[in-house]
Amino acid sequence: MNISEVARRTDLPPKTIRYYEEIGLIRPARDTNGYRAFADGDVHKLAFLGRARALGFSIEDCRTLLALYEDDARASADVKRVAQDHLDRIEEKLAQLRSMRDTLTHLVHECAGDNRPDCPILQDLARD
Amino acid sequence: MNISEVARRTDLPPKTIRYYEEIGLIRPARDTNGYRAFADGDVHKLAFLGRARALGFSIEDCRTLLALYEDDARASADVKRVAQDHLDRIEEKLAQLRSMRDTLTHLVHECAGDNRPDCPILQDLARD
DNA sequence: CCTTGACCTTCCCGTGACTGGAACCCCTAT
DNA sequence: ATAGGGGTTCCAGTCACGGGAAGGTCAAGG
Repeated sequence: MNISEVARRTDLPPKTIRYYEEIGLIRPARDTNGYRAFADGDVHKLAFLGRARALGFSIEDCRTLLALYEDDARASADVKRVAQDHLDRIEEKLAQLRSMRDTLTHLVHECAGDNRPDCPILQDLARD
Repeated sequence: MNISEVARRTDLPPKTIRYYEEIGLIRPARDTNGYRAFADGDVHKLAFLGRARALGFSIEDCRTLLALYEDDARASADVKRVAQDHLDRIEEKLAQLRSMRDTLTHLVHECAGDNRPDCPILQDLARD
């Protein structure tokens, strides 16, 4: 299976697939002509990676999760810890973004948005 | 005023202040010895930038906002549009993160987190 | 006068996770 | 023979800095 077919099946760009090989997440075989020859297992791994990335896991987290996935002797506690840590970081990010949003919503609401120069947004940014 | 004093006052790292000069956000004068000599106006601008960055505005947004701030003939509508666009992107990001969080919360809750290998998190990532 | 240590300077590399583009090879059909 | 649509590698750029090296400057103490 060539890369564009795998890209279609996994909904990952070919560039991303090459990148994942470059950093050692997958190791597709090669045809005699140098083309990557993907097996079903490669496609499966890529789909796994795509879903993990869609959940916001970092590449290093993905590497860990993939290793756990392939380790029959894993403890689910190890998987759970990775997910929980990630979840904690997401909660932090959410709190940060909510705070930004609240401030911005307030400021945008206060601003007349007309052709006069007076602007509470700039006033806030320039406050002493 | 030297850079470390400005860093203390604006709560920005010296590296960041140098970077902001490099990309043309500020233009501090120079002493004969080559040291940056910051005026109050520079400090004010840096504080402005620090607050804009804390609200999540990109550097390019900051550049625009600073230009508007210094333009007496600005229209508040221009400021408002920058802020509203940024707010829209934050709302998108929030929705995305909430979605990740909801999925992850569910999965983490389902996972026993013990020393057995069975794990609904991995099952979900590996689903066909 | 010399040294010490805390400043300051520039320059270059690394980050994360790709994306774009150039230059080139391969395969099939006409 | 050529055209096109694959594929390949490699290099540069993204964003907003941070780390660290190599070296100049300044004030205080011996």
